Amino acid sequence: MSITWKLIPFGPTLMKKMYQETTTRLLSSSSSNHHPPEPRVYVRKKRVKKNLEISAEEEEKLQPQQPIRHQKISGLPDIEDFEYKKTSKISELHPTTPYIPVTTTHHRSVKRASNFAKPPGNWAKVLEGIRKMRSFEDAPVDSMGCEKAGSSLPPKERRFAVLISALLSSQTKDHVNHGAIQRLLENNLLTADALEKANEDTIKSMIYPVGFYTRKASNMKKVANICLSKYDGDIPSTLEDLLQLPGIGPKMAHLVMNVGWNNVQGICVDTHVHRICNRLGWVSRKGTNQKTKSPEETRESLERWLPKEEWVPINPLLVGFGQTICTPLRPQCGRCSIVDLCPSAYKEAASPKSTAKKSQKRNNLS
DNA sequence: TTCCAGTGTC
DNA sequence: GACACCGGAA
Repeated sequence: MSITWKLIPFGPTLMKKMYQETTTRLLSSSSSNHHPPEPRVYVRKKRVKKNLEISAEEEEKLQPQQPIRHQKISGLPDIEDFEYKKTSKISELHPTTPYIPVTTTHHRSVKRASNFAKPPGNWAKVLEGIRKMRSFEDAPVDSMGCEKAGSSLPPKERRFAVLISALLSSQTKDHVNHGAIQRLLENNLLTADALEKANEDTIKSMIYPVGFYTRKASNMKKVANICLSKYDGDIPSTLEDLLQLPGIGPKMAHLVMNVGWNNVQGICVDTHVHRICNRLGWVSRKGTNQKTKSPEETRESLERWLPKEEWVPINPLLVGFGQTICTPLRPQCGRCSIVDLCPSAYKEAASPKSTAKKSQKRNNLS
């Protein structure tokens, strides 16, 4: 079988495209337990408006295609006091996104479900500021690209390739992964069948020098085995099942759900998203004002308020920002255009705690 | 020498 | 929460 693999550079242009695709996808889907209320409010609003402009007869005809209209979704209360006349403004801050629920009208007219949190003030302004900074400067995430499998692959093979790519790319520089994936592909080792049969040392040599290649080679074989025996060579289609695979944690599981199945189940939170959201004061431990302790906690906190159309693009946006300006050590607040909106601006310690701790440990040992 | 970065294990 | 896993860049 001849398959081609292509890595797509992930830059501002692709990000724009992803915005549009994600938005289209979200508007056309109505299933998820994690929707913050805003996008759905817009859907209802749009339908109401549309229906007013057409005749009753036409509306009757449209009924079967309008499943969202009277649907109560995932605990969002029915909107009794909803006023469609106060039409939502299309945000000037988001030229690439058809709708962003930033107007106060939404908040006043909608009863919020208790498990949704109030968005932090200025979040849209902050995101737009970061987006602007990102458009001026390339970050490693832009040129290296995340694992976007070639569109010419059949769906099942493509999904498996996405899974393996995710497995390899965690904890590693992306250009290294690129090489590893290419070698696997050239040797026809990018299917569950081939991987399961392949020698572990062969796999090891193919993926070297990807980070933690020994463990990953062993995980790849295990994953291939599970995919073959339980999923007929395909990959698991739910978050829970993906998490059962060795070497697949929350971050990669969300990524695979999104890229592999085109199904946004949650925000892909890595160390950059985790760090920056905490610096911005966007997330907190449930019921407190304390910072979140883990990326998982950050994901849950963020999902309580961030509109779903931002769930996908926020990762490349913040990763790039975190690689260039809002770095873990010595963040470059002097170069940041949103310092006025950032509660942590210029507040990070000059010498990181971890280093101090390690030095102390070394001194104690010697 | 330190740091990167997500997962797994204790 | 601490630490191991990896090679390589800074």
